[in-house]
Amino acid sequence: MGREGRVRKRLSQGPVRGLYSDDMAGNAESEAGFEQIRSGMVRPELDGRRVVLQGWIHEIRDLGSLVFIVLRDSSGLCQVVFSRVGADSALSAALDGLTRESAVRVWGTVRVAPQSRMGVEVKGERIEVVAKAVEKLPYDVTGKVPASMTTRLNHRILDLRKPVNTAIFMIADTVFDAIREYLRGQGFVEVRTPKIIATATEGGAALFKVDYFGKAAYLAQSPQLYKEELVTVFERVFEIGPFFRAEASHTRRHVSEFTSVDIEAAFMNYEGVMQVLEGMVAHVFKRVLEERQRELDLLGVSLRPPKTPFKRITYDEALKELAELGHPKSWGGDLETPDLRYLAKRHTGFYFITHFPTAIKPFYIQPDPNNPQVSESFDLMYQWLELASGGTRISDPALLRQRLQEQGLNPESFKHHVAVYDYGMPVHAGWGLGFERLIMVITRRTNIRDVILFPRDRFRLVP
RNA sequence: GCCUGGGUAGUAUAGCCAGGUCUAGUAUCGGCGGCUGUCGCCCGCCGGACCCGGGUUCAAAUCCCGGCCCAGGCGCCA
Repeated sequence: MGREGRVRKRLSQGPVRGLYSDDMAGNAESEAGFEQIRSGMVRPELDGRRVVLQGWIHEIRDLGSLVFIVLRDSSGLCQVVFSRVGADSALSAALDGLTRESAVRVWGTVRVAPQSRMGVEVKGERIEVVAKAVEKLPYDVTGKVPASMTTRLNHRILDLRKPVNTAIFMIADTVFDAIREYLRGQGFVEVRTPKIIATATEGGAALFKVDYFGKAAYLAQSPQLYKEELVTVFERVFEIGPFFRAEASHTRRHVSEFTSVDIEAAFMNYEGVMQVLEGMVAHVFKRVLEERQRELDLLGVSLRPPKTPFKRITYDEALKELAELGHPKSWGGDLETPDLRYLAKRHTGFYFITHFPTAIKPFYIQPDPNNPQVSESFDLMYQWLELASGGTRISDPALLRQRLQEQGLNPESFKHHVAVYDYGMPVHAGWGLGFERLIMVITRRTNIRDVILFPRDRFRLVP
Protein backbone atom coordinates (compact mmCIF):
# COMPACT_ATOMS: atom_id res chain seq x y z
CA MET A 1 0.00 0.00 0.00
CA GLY A 2 1.40 3.40 -0.97
CA ARG A 3 1.25 6.54 1.08
CA GLU A 4 -2.08 7.70 -0.34
CA GLY A 5 -3.69 4.37 0.24
CA ARG A 6 -2.43 4.07 3.77
CA VAL A 7 -3.51 7.57 4.72
CA ARG A 8 -6.92 7.01 3.17
CA LYS A 9 -7.28 3.75 5.04
CA ARG A 10 -6.37 5.40 8.32
CA LEU A 11 -8.83 8.24 7.78
CA SER A 12 -11.60 5.83 6.94
CA GLN A 13 -11.04 3.98 10.18
CA GLY A 14 -11.27 6.88 12.62
CA PRO A 15 -13.99 9.40 13.31
CA VAL A 16 -13.74 12.36 10.99
CA ARG A 17 -15.42 15.65 11.62
CA GLY A 18 -15.00 18.68 9.43
CA LEU A 19 -11.40 19.50 8.78
CA TYR A 20 -10.19 17.90 11.97
CA SER A 21 -9.27 14.74 10.17
CA ASP A 22 -7.63 12.98 12.99
CA ASP A 23 -8.60 10.40 15.56
CA MET A 24 -8.70 13.10 18.23
CA ALA A 25 -11.76 14.63 16.60
CA GLY A 26 -14.15 13.75 19.37
CA ASN A 27 -12.28 15.82 21.90
CA ALA A 28 -14.28 18.97 21.37
CA GLU A 29 -17.54 19.78 19.77
CA SER A 30 -17.71 21.82 16.62
CA GLU A 31 -19.70 24.97 16.93
CA ALA A 32 -22.33 26.33 14.63
CA GLY A 33 -20.65 27.77 11.58
CA PHE A 34 -17.15 26.77 12.60
CA GLU A 35 -15.24 23.68 11.57
CA GLN A 36 -12.59 22.25 13.83
CA ILE A 37 -9.16 22.17 12.31
CA ARG A 38 -5.65 21.40 13.45
CA SER A 39 -2.93 24.04 13.18
CA GLY A 40 -0.81 22.11 10.75
CA MET A 41 -3.74 21.65 8.37
CA VAL A 42 -4.44 25.33 7.75
CA ARG A 43 -3.68 25.62 4.02
CA PRO A 44 -4.30 28.25 1.34
CA GLU A 45 -6.91 26.00 -0.28
CA LEU A 46 -9.12 26.57 2.77
CA ASP A 47 -9.31 30.32 2.10
CA GLY A 48 -12.55 31.70 3.51
CA ARG A 49 -13.44 28.76 5.77
CA ARG A 50 -14.56 29.62 9.28
CA VAL A 51 -12.60 27.48 11.71
CA VAL A 52 -11.98 26.87 15.37
CA LEU A 53 -8.57 25.75 16.57
CA GLN A 54 -7.32 24.47 19.90
CA GLY A 55 -3.73 24.47 20.94
CA TRP A 56 -0.97 26.28 22.75
CA ILE A 57 0.42 29.77 22.22
CA HIS A 58 3.85 29.26 20.71
CA GLU A 59 4.72 32.93 20.24
CA ILE A 60 3.11 36.34 20.65
CA ARG A 61 4.09 39.33 18.56
CA ASP A 62 2.14 42.33 19.74
CA LEU A 63 2.39 45.30 17.36
CA GLY A 64 -0.16 47.42 19.13
CA SER A 65 -3.18 47.48 16.89
CA LEU A 66 -2.25 44.12 15.43
CA VAL A 67 -1.47 41.06 17.51
CA PHE A 68 0.06 38.02 15.89
CA ILE A 69 0.01 34.77 17.76
CA VAL A 70 1.50 31.53 16.57
CA LEU A 71 -0.70 28.66 17.62
CA ARG A 72 0.81 25.22 18.03
CA ASP A 73 -0.60 21.73 18.27
CA SER A 74 1.08 18.41 17.53
CA SER A 75 0.31 18.79 13.82
CA GLY A 76 2.26 22.02 13.47
CA LEU A 77 2.12 25.79 13.71
CA CYS A 78 -0.37 28.34 12.44
CA GLN A 79 -0.34 32.14 12.57
CA VAL A 80 -3.45 33.86 13.87
CA VAL A 81 -3.78 37.63 13.55
CA PHE A 82 -6.07 39.76 15.67
CA SER A 83 -6.84 43.43 15.23
CA ARG A 84 -7.39 45.60 18.27
CA VAL A 85 -9.13 48.15 16.06
CA GLY A 86 -12.82 47.65 16.54
CA ALA A 87 -12.25 44.82 19.01
CA ASP A 88 -14.79 44.54 21.79
CA SER A 89 -13.67 44.81 25.38
CA ALA A 90 -13.70 41.04 25.90
CA LEU A 91 -11.34 40.45 23.00
CA SER A 92 -9.07 43.32 24.05
CA ALA A 93 -8.87 41.97 27.57
CA ALA A 94 -8.15 38.46 26.32
CA LEU A 95 -5.37 39.71 24.05
CA ASP A 96 -3.81 41.73 26.88
CA GLY A 97 -3.62 38.72 29.16
CA LEU A 98 -2.08 36.17 26.82
CA THR A 99 0.99 34.25 27.94
CA ARG A 100 3.17 31.89 25.96
CA GLU A 101 2.25 28.19 26.28
CA SER A 102 -1.26 28.91 27.50
CA ALA A 103 -3.86 26.54 26.09
CA VAL A 104 -6.38 28.44 24.02
CA ARG A 105 -9.27 28.11 21.60
CA VAL A 106 -9.39 30.45 18.65
CA TRP A 107 -12.25 31.19 16.29
CA GLY A 108 -11.60 32.85 12.96
CA THR A 109 -11.46 32.69 9.20
CA VAL A 110 -8.73 31.15 7.08
CA ARG A 111 -7.27 33.52 4.55
CA VAL A 112 -4.45 33.50 2.09
CA ALA A 113 -1.82 35.91 3.39
CA PRO A 114 0.99 36.75 1.00
CA GLN A 115 2.48 38.98 3.74
CA SER A 116 2.93 35.96 5.95
CA ARG A 117 5.81 33.55 5.46
CA MET A 118 3.44 30.63 5.78
CA GLY A 119 1.31 32.10 3.02
CA VAL A 120 -1.84 31.50 4.98
CA GLU A 121 -3.17 32.56 8.34
CA VAL A 122 -6.31 32.71 10.42
CA LYS A 123 -7.97 36.07 10.90
CA GLY A 124 -8.90 35.76 14.55
CA GLU A 125 -12.30 36.82 15.77
CA ARG A 126 -12.39 35.43 19.26
CA ILE A 127 -9.94 33.79 21.64
CA GLU A 128 -10.60 31.95 24.84
CA VAL A 129 -7.86 31.05 27.29
CA VAL A 130 -8.59 27.47 28.28
CA ALA A 131 -5.68 27.23 30.71
CA LYS A 132 -3.26 30.03 31.37
CA ALA A 133 0.47 29.36 31.59
CA VAL A 134 2.64 31.29 34.04
CA GLU A 135 4.42 34.38 32.71
CA LYS A 136 7.93 33.18 33.42
CA LEU A 137 8.64 29.82 31.85
CA PRO A 138 11.73 27.82 32.88
CA TYR A 139 13.00 28.06 29.37
CA ASP A 140 12.10 29.06 25.91
CA VAL A 141 10.12 26.61 23.82
CA THR A 142 10.73 28.57 20.63
CA GLY A 143 14.42 27.80 20.91
CA LYS A 144 15.76 31.36 20.71
CA VAL A 145 18.13 30.58 23.56
CA PRO A 146 19.72 27.16 23.70
CA ALA A 147 19.19 25.01 26.78
CA SER A 148 21.47 22.40 28.23
CA MET A 149 20.38 18.76 28.28
CA THR A 150 19.97 18.98 32.05
CA THR A 151 17.67 21.99 31.86
CA ARG A 152 15.73 20.44 29.02
CA LEU A 153 15.16 17.20 30.87
CA ASN A 154 14.25 18.96 34.10
CA HIS A 155 11.42 20.63 32.19
CA ARG A 156 10.86 17.79 29.78
CA ILE A 157 7.20 18.47 29.03
CA LEU A 158 7.99 21.99 27.87
CA ASP A 159 10.98 20.67 25.99
CA LEU A 160 8.88 18.07 24.21
CA ARG A 161 6.55 20.81 23.01
CA LYS A 162 9.32 22.19 20.82
CA PRO A 163 8.32 21.18 17.29
CA VAL A 164 11.72 19.67 16.65
CA ASN A 165 11.34 17.38 19.66
CA THR A 166 7.73 16.55 18.97
CA ALA A 167 8.87 15.49 15.51
CA ILE A 168 11.22 12.87 16.94
CA PHE A 169 8.39 11.11 18.71
CA MET A 170 5.98 11.40 15.81
CA ILE A 171 8.63 9.58 13.77
CA ALA A 172 9.06 7.03 16.56
CA ASP A 173 5.33 6.39 16.43
CA THR A 174 5.58 5.54 12.75
CA VAL A 175 8.58 3.33 13.44
CA PHE A 176 6.65 1.35 16.05
CA ASP A 177 3.84 0.87 13.58
CA ALA A 178 6.16 -0.11 10.75
CA ILE A 179 7.98 -2.65 12.90
CA ARG A 180 4.74 -4.30 13.93
CA GLU A 181 3.41 -4.22 10.40
CA TYR A 182 6.54 -5.83 8.99
CA LEU A 183 6.98 -8.52 11.62
CA ARG A 184 3.30 -9.51 11.57
CA GLY A 185 3.62 -9.73 7.81
CA GLN A 186 6.40 -12.26 8.37
CA GLY A 187 4.24 -14.36 10.66
CA PHE A 188 5.54 -13.11 13.99
CA VAL A 189 3.22 -12.95 17.02
CA GLU A 190 3.58 -10.09 19.47
CA VAL A 191 4.18 -11.25 23.03
CA ARG A 192 4.96 -9.76 26.40
CA THR A 193 7.38 -11.38 28.79
CA PRO A 194 7.89 -10.65 32.50
CA LYS A 195 9.85 -7.59 33.49
CA ILE A 196 10.29 -8.82 37.05
CA ILE A 197 12.40 -11.92 37.08
CA ALA A 198 14.04 -14.23 39.60
CA THR A 199 17.46 -14.73 38.00
CA ALA A 200 19.82 -13.02 35.66
CA THR A 201 19.37 -13.91 32.01
CA GLU A 202 22.95 -14.00 30.98
CA GLY A 203 25.08 -13.78 34.05
CA GLY A 204 27.41 -10.81 34.07
CA ALA A 205 25.36 -7.73 33.27
CA ALA A 206 24.34 -5.60 36.22
CA LEU A 207 20.69 -5.89 37.17
CA PHE A 208 18.42 -3.73 39.25
CA LYS A 209 17.45 -5.58 42.38
CA VAL A 210 13.91 -5.18 43.67
CA ASP A 211 12.20 -6.31 46.82
CA TYR A 212 9.55 -8.76 45.70
CA PHE A 213 7.40 -9.43 48.79
CA GLY A 214 10.55 -9.99 50.77
CA LYS A 215 12.30 -12.08 48.11
CA ALA A 216 15.11 -10.88 45.89
CA ALA A 217 13.98 -10.21 42.34
CA TYR A 218 15.41 -8.28 39.39
CA LEU A 219 14.25 -6.06 36.59
CA ALA A 220 14.61 -7.90 33.30
CA GLN A 221 17.59 -6.95 31.15
CA SER A 222 16.29 -8.91 28.15
CA PRO A 223 13.44 -11.23 27.18
CA GLN A 224 16.00 -13.73 25.94
CA LEU A 225 15.08 -16.95 27.72
CA TYR A 226 11.32 -16.40 27.57
CA LYS A 227 11.30 -15.64 23.88
CA GLU A 228 13.33 -18.76 23.14
CA GLU A 229 10.87 -20.87 25.13
CA LEU A 230 7.94 -19.24 23.33
CA VAL A 231 9.10 -20.35 19.88
CA THR A 232 8.01 -23.84 20.90
CA VAL A 233 4.47 -22.43 21.10
CA PHE A 234 4.17 -19.76 18.41
CA GLU A 235 7.23 -20.51 16.20
CA ARG A 236 7.80 -16.79 15.60
CA VAL A 237 7.47 -14.19 18.33
CA PHE A 238 8.41 -10.59 18.80
CA GLU A 239 8.31 -8.19 21.69
CA ILE A 240 8.71 -4.44 21.94
CA GLY A 241 9.26 -3.57 25.54
CA PRO A 242 11.30 -1.87 28.24
CA PHE A 243 14.41 -3.47 29.68
CA PHE A 244 16.76 -2.40 32.41
CA ARG A 245 20.51 -2.36 32.86
CA ALA A 246 22.21 -1.18 36.00
CA GLU A 247 25.46 -0.52 34.17
CA ALA A 248 27.20 2.58 35.47
CA SER A 249 27.78 3.73 31.90
CA HIS A 250 27.73 7.43 31.26
CA THR A 251 27.66 8.03 27.54
CA ARG A 252 25.37 9.52 24.94
CA ARG A 253 24.15 6.11 23.88
CA HIS A 254 23.44 4.42 27.22
CA VAL A 255 20.48 4.69 29.56
CA SER A 256 19.34 2.40 32.31
CA GLU A 257 15.84 1.90 30.89
CA PHE A 258 15.56 1.34 27.17
CA THR A 259 13.20 -0.13 24.63
CA SER A 260 14.19 -3.34 22.92
CA VAL A 261 12.70 -4.88 19.80
CA ASP A 262 13.25 -8.61 20.11
CA ILE A 263 12.39 -11.44 17.78
CA GLU A 264 12.86 -15.18 18.01
CA ALA A 265 11.99 -17.70 15.31
CA ALA A 266 11.87 -21.47 15.27
CA PHE A 267 13.24 -23.37 12.27
CA MET A 268 15.48 -20.45 11.33
CA ASN A 269 19.18 -19.86 11.72
CA TYR A 270 21.16 -16.63 12.03
CA GLU A 271 21.06 -16.02 8.28
CA GLY A 272 17.28 -16.15 8.28
CA VAL A 273 16.83 -13.67 11.11
CA MET A 274 19.44 -11.35 9.62
CA GLN A 275 17.24 -11.14 6.54
CA VAL A 276 14.23 -10.37 8.72
CA LEU A 277 16.24 -7.63 10.42
CA GLU A 278 17.48 -5.89 7.31
CA GLY A 279 14.06 -6.23 5.69
CA MET A 280 12.46 -4.67 8.73
CA VAL A 281 14.91 -1.77 8.85
CA ALA A 282 14.35 -1.08 5.17
CA HIS A 283 10.59 -1.14 5.69
CA VAL A 284 10.87 1.26 8.62
CA PHE A 285 12.83 3.73 6.48
CA LYS A 286 10.27 3.41 3.71
CA ARG A 287 7.34 4.17 6.00
CA VAL A 288 9.09 7.09 7.67
CA LEU A 289 9.93 8.58 4.28
CA GLU A 290 6.33 8.13 3.14
CA GLU A 291 4.63 9.53 6.20
CA ARG A 292 6.99 11.79 8.12
CA GLN A 293 8.57 14.13 5.61
CA ARG A 294 7.35 17.18 7.54
CA GLU A 295 9.04 15.90 10.69
CA LEU A 296 12.24 14.97 8.85
CA ASP A 297 12.34 18.48 7.39
CA LEU A 298 11.91 19.97 10.87
CA LEU A 299 14.85 17.89 12.03
CA GLY A 300 16.90 18.85 9.00
CA VAL A 301 17.32 15.23 8.05
CA SER A 302 17.47 14.02 4.48
CA LEU A 303 16.87 10.34 4.86
CA ARG A 304 17.96 7.87 2.22
CA PRO A 305 16.50 4.37 2.17
CA PRO A 306 19.23 1.78 2.85
CA LYS A 307 20.04 -0.79 0.22
CA THR A 308 19.51 -4.42 1.16
CA PRO A 309 21.07 -6.85 1.70
CA PHE A 310 23.38 -5.08 4.12
CA LYS A 311 27.10 -5.68 3.86
CA ARG A 312 28.36 -8.61 5.94
CA ILE A 313 31.86 -9.02 7.29
CA THR A 314 33.08 -11.68 9.67
CA TYR A 315 34.86 -11.01 12.91
CA ASP A 316 38.03 -12.37 11.32
CA GLU A 317 37.66 -9.97 8.41
CA ALA A 318 37.07 -7.11 10.85
CA LEU A 319 40.36 -7.95 12.58
CA LYS A 320 42.10 -8.02 9.22
CA GLU A 321 40.68 -4.62 8.35
CA LEU A 322 41.76 -3.24 11.71
CA ALA A 323 45.31 -4.43 11.01
CA GLU A 324 45.19 -2.79 7.57
CA LEU A 325 43.98 0.43 9.20
CA GLY A 326 46.99 0.33 11.50
CA HIS A 327 45.22 -0.86 14.63
CA PRO A 328 45.99 -4.55 14.96
CA LYS A 329 44.14 -6.55 17.57
CA SER A 330 44.70 -10.09 18.77
CA TRP A 331 42.08 -12.73 18.05
CA GLY A 332 39.55 -13.53 20.73
CA GLY A 333 38.70 -10.20 22.30
CA ASP A 334 35.47 -8.32 21.75
CA LEU A 335 35.49 -5.38 19.36
CA GLU A 336 35.72 -2.32 21.57
CA THR A 337 34.44 1.16 20.94
CA PRO A 338 37.72 2.49 19.47
CA ASP A 339 37.90 -0.56 17.16
CA LEU A 340 34.36 0.07 15.94
CA ARG A 341 35.19 3.72 15.27
CA TYR A 342 38.12 2.66 13.12
CA LEU A 343 35.95 0.18 11.22
CA ALA A 344 33.35 2.89 10.64
CA LYS A 345 35.86 4.67 8.43
CA ARG A 346 35.31 1.90 5.91
CA HIS A 347 31.68 1.02 6.66
CA THR A 348 29.53 4.10 6.52
CA GLY A 349 25.96 2.78 6.69
CA PHE A 350 24.38 -0.37 8.02
CA TYR A 351 26.51 -3.49 8.08
CA PHE A 352 26.71 -6.80 9.88
CA ILE A 353 29.66 -8.24 11.73
CA THR A 354 29.27 -12.01 12.02
CA HIS A 355 30.93 -15.03 13.62
CA PHE A 356 32.22 -13.61 16.88
CA PRO A 357 34.36 -15.87 19.03
CA THR A 358 32.13 -18.26 20.96
CA ALA A 359 33.94 -17.46 24.17
CA ILE A 360 32.81 -13.82 24.27
CA LYS A 361 29.17 -14.59 23.52
CA PRO A 362 26.44 -15.59 26.00
CA PHE A 363 25.93 -19.26 26.83
CA TYR A 364 22.92 -19.72 24.55
CA ILE A 365 24.70 -18.81 21.29
CA GLN A 366 25.26 -21.68 18.84
CA PRO A 367 28.90 -22.42 17.98
CA ASP A 368 29.64 -22.85 14.29
CA PRO A 369 29.61 -26.65 13.66
CA ASN A 370 32.53 -26.30 11.26
CA ASN A 371 34.61 -24.22 13.68
CA PRO A 372 33.33 -24.20 17.26
CA GLN A 373 35.77 -21.41 18.16
CA VAL A 374 33.41 -18.99 16.43
CA SER A 375 29.66 -18.68 16.77
CA GLU A 376 26.66 -18.19 14.53
CA SER A 377 26.28 -14.69 15.87
CA PHE A 378 26.04 -11.20 14.43
CA ASP A 379 25.82 -7.56 15.35
CA LEU A 380 24.03 -5.00 13.23
CA MET A 381 26.09 -1.85 13.10
CA TYR A 382 25.36 1.65 11.87
CA GLN A 383 28.76 3.20 11.46
CA TRP A 384 30.24 2.55 14.90
CA LEU A 385 26.95 2.30 16.76
CA GLU A 386 25.81 -1.19 17.70
CA LEU A 387 22.10 -1.39 16.92
CA ALA A 388 21.27 -5.05 17.31
CA SER A 389 22.82 -8.34 18.12
CA GLY A 390 21.62 -11.87 17.61
CA GLY A 391 22.35 -15.29 16.27
CA THR A 392 21.43 -18.93 16.10
CA ARG A 393 20.67 -20.29 19.55
CA ILE A 394 21.73 -23.60 20.97
CA SER A 395 18.84 -26.06 20.65
CA ASP A 396 20.56 -29.20 21.96
CA PRO A 397 19.89 -29.62 25.72
CA ALA A 398 23.20 -31.35 26.43
CA LEU A 399 25.20 -28.63 24.71
CA LEU A 400 23.20 -25.94 26.53
CA ARG A 401 23.96 -27.54 29.92
CA GLN A 402 27.62 -27.80 28.98
CA ARG A 403 27.81 -24.16 27.94
CA LEU A 404 26.15 -23.05 31.17
CA GLN A 405 28.84 -24.88 33.11
CA GLU A 406 31.64 -23.49 30.96
CA GLN A 407 30.45 -19.95 31.58
CA GLY A 408 30.37 -20.53 35.30
CA LEU A 409 26.62 -20.15 35.62
CA ASN A 410 24.56 -22.07 38.12
CA PRO A 411 22.44 -24.69 36.26
CA GLU A 412 20.02 -24.69 39.17
CA SER A 413 19.08 -21.07 38.39
CA PHE A 414 18.22 -22.08 34.84
CA LYS A 415 16.43 -25.36 35.50
CA HIS A 416 13.02 -24.12 34.35
CA HIS A 417 14.58 -22.84 31.18
CA VAL A 418 16.69 -25.90 30.41
CA ALA A 419 13.72 -28.18 31.02
CA VAL A 420 11.99 -26.66 27.99
CA TYR A 421 14.80 -28.05 25.83
CA ASP A 422 13.68 -31.56 26.76
CA TYR A 423 10.22 -30.91 25.31
CA GLY A 424 11.15 -30.54 21.67
CA MET A 425 13.27 -27.45 21.08
CA PRO A 426 13.85 -26.89 17.38
CA VAL A 427 16.64 -24.95 15.74
CA HIS A 428 15.91 -21.31 16.37
CA ALA A 429 17.44 -17.87 16.09
CA GLY A 430 16.67 -14.29 16.97
CA TRP A 431 17.94 -10.83 17.73
CA GLY A 432 17.42 -7.82 19.92
CA LEU A 433 17.44 -4.30 18.52
CA GLY A 434 17.85 -1.12 20.52
CA PHE A 435 14.78 0.83 19.49
CA GLU A 436 16.09 4.19 20.63
CA ARG A 437 19.37 3.66 18.85
CA LEU A 438 17.46 3.06 15.63
CA ILE A 439 15.57 6.30 16.24
CA MET A 440 18.90 8.06 16.80
CA VAL A 441 20.04 6.87 13.39
CA ILE A 442 16.82 7.91 11.66
CA THR A 443 16.57 11.31 13.33
CA ARG A 444 20.35 11.92 13.34
CA ARG A 445 20.37 12.68 17.07
CA THR A 446 23.66 12.03 18.82
CA ASN A 447 22.32 11.71 22.37
CA ILE A 448 19.94 8.87 23.21
CA ARG A 449 18.25 11.13 25.77
CA ASP A 450 16.90 13.18 22.86
CA VAL A 451 14.86 10.23 21.66
CA ILE A 452 13.43 9.06 25.00
CA LEU A 453 10.48 10.91 26.50
CA PHE A 454 11.66 10.60 30.09
CA PRO A 455 15.15 9.11 30.05
CA ARG A 456 16.60 7.27 32.99
CA ASP A 457 20.32 7.23 33.41
CA ARG A 458 22.73 6.71 36.21
CA PHE A 459 22.13 10.21 37.53
CA ARG A 460 18.53 10.82 36.57
CA LEU A 461 15.39 9.32 38.05
CA VAL A 462 13.05 12.29 37.59
CA PRO A 463 10.95 13.59 35.99
C1' G B 1 34.05 1.61 38.65
C1' C B 2 37.89 4.72 36.10
C1' C B 3 39.49 9.31 33.27
C1' U B 4 38.64 14.42 31.64
C1' G B 5 36.00 18.98 31.75
C1' G B 6 32.53 22.18 34.11
C1' G B 7 28.85 24.97 37.88
C1' U B 8 27.73 33.28 36.88
C1' A B 9 19.95 36.16 36.58
C1' G B 10 14.18 31.87 34.59
C1' U B 11 17.46 30.38 30.10
C1' A B 12 22.16 30.69 27.47
C1' U B 13 26.69 32.96 27.95
C1' A B 14 31.22 36.95 28.77
C1' G B 15 34.54 37.77 32.72
C1' C B 16 38.61 33.45 35.71
C1' C B 17 44.65 31.67 33.05
C1' A B 18 47.75 37.02 34.44
C1' G B 19 42.88 38.97 42.01
C1' G B 20 41.40 45.51 42.41
C1' U B 21 38.99 49.16 36.77
C1' C B 22 32.77 43.86 38.50
C1' U B 23 27.69 48.47 42.83
C1' A B 24 29.51 41.58 37.25
C1' G B 25 28.77 42.74 30.52
C1' U B 26 25.54 40.61 26.50
C1' A B 27 21.30 38.01 24.50
C1' U B 28 16.87 35.98 25.63
C1' C B 29 13.11 36.25 29.39
C1' G B 30 9.47 38.94 32.68
C1' G B 31 6.98 43.90 33.94
C1' C B 32 5.47 48.82 32.05
C1' G B 33 4.96 52.12 27.79
C1' G B 34 5.01 52.89 22.28
C1' C B 35 4.13 50.88 17.29
C1' U B 36 -1.41 48.26 11.64
C1' G B 37 1.94 43.14 8.68
C1' U B 38 5.02 40.86 12.33
C1' C B 39 7.13 36.10 11.42
C1' G B 40 14.42 35.23 16.05
C1' C B 41 9.39 41.94 15.14
C1' C B 42 11.28 46.66 16.58
C1' C B 43 12.12 51.02 20.13
C1' G B 44 12.40 53.07 25.35
C1' C B 45 12.44 52.32 30.72
C1' C B 46 12.62 48.76 34.70
C1' G B 47 13.71 43.67 37.11
C1' G B 48 16.84 39.52 38.06
C1' A B 49 22.97 35.89 39.01
C1' C B 50 28.87 34.68 40.90
C1' C B 51 26.73 26.14 43.63
C1' C B 52 27.84 25.29 49.24
C1' G B 53 31.60 25.53 53.17
C1' G B 54 36.50 26.78 54.60
C1' G B 55 41.29 29.11 53.44
C1' U B 56 45.03 32.72 51.23
C1' U B 57 45.01 38.18 50.63
C1' C B 58 44.70 44.98 52.16
C1' A B 59 41.32 42.98 48.27
C1' A B 60 38.24 36.75 45.63
C1' A B 61 33.31 35.52 40.41
C1' U B 62 38.74 35.04 39.65
C1' C B 63 43.83 31.56 43.50
C1' C B 64 43.91 26.98 47.09
C1' C B 65 41.26 22.86 49.89
C1' G B 66 36.80 20.01 50.90
C1' G B 67 31.74 18.92 49.60
C1' C B 68 27.54 18.70 46.42
C1' C B 69 25.76 18.75 41.47
C1' C B 70 26.31 18.34 36.04
C1' A B 71 28.45 17.01 31.14
C1' G B 72 31.46 13.97 28.07
C1' G B 73 34.41 9.66 27.41
C1' C B 74 36.20 4.49 28.69
C1' G B 75 35.11 -0.45 30.25
C1' C B 76 30.25 -3.03 29.40
C1' C B 77 26.36 -3.18 26.25
C1' A B 78 20.92 -2.21 22.73
